[in-house]
Amino acid sequence: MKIHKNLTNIEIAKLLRAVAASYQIQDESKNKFRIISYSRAADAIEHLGTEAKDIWDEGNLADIPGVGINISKHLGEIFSTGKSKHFEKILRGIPKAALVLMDLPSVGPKRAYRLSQELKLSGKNTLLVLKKYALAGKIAKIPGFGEEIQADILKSIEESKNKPESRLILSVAENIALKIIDWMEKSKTFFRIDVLGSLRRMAPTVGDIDLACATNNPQKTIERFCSYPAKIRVLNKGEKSASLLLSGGIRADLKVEPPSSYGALLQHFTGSKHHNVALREHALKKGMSLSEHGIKTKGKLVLFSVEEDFYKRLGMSFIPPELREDRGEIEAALNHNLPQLIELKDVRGDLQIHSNFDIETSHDIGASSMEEIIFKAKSLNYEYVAFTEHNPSQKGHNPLQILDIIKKKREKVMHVNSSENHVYAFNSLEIDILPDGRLPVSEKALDMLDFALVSIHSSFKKSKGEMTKRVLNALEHPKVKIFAHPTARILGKREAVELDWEKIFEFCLTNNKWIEINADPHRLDLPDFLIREAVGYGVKLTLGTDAHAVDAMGNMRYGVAMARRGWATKEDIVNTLPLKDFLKLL
DNA sequence: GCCGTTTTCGGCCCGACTGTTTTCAGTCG
Repeated sequence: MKIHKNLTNIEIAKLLRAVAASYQIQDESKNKFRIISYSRAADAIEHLGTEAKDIWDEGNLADIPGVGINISKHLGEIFSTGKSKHFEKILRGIPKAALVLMDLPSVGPKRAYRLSQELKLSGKNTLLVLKKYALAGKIAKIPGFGEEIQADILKSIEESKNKPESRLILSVAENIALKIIDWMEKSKTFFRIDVLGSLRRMAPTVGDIDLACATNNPQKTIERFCSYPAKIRVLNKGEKSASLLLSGGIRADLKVEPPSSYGALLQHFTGSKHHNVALREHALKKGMSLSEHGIKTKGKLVLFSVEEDFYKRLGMSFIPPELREDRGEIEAALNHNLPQLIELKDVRGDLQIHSNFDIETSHDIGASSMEEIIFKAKSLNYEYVAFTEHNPSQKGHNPLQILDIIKKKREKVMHVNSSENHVYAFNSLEIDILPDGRLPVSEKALDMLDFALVSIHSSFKKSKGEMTKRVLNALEHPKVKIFAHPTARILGKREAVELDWEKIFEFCLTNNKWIEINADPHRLDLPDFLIREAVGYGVKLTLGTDAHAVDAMGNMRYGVAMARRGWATKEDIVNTLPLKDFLKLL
């Protein structure tokens, strides 16, 4: 474990978990709650959204729920000196090899420690050495271990090689879940099946696939699940749940409950874990104990067939799954002042679509014609769409040629609008923000547009200050209305650019600029925590699919889900406005 | 170690599954 000045949130979480593990190895009974605190602090920092170092730069780490005086002091020491005397001392209690072993499924702090001690693992090539010992039958001989655990560890080492390096993006995970549901539904062993966990919460990325069934025949239902043909193997199988390993190291979990208590299971297995822990702590103070089976009061279990009733019994409004992240939703539900979240049916237009009009761009052009897009928009009950092809490339075109292409596009859009249809087309453009903040199109070309989007497609690594100046400069022109896919992140591939969001939000608010929620499942950008900040500032947002073909226009629901995760209402999103109000605002 | 519409002291979410035991520890979500 290397400690240095610029630890990322992931690294900090790992460090804190190592400290927790070290305490657990030393004397679990003495440190029981300290261990819990450290792993909670690890969770809290891992799920932060903002880098902990930035929070430390600008204020107090102890403001993070789960991080108190002590942990913030130690982390502060790391950020300023690159070291922590206290953590280093604690970590001496845990062998290097044990930290590696803990990443294996079914190996936690205790087993990792025992293995590294009994087998005298040096910390070099740990997994390779462990595999040799396993094959030689040495692990089974350690007291408390046995043949089965040894075999399990061998399997885990093998499977750790094809573990996915990052989490699945939401749309991919949905497809995997749908295939399992298809398989399940061909049997008649249950009343209902649901996708739960982070999939139901519509998290941008998903760790594993969680499913639940309401059934009076749990055994048959679990049998059916475990015989899923595309599985690699069954990880575990009991009376109420089972887990499968799928290809690519993906895990699928199923839980079952009779219909009479299914509402409690829906609540439990939707999570998040942090939401549930907070909910249970709250309930405990009211003398209630919560589980997937129901609510226990004075030892008596009350069942819930419907999830809404579960929250009602706790004196709360129903909390939409997208909000269940322990970010203040429980307090709001108790006070009955949760926001009225935007819904898909509220969306009246798509503000980023790329048609196949040949705009001679250096980026990609769309696959569908403007006519096809209008037809699709009609089927989605939209009143308007914006054609936002990328700007013509600067290479190979002089400004006059660019102007000419844009003129031709305007004529094409006017032609589309002249035909009998009920969807209005805006003539727009997605314009690159050049590294210095200028735009690669002339004033005259901008004047020809109804409005423009600007976005970053190059020079992603600039400093926060430079990047902020660059973006504000690009937003300056009156025809520029929307800052599109603003962090430029690609999930699992490219990190968000660094921006001073306070400055961006303030500029947008005072100059009537809007920030896009890009609904492409690879982007989902603006991220949910920034949506919530923007909403807090009163900044207006837009929804756009960034579709390059008509099929992708259906991705709007992902954008809406992100807006909901950011606590956004209909009023926060400009393209929920009817056409005439949108025009007025424009 | 953290935290506070019963507390600044005294609590701290809850259950399933597995294997190695012979009543429970370890791990996981």
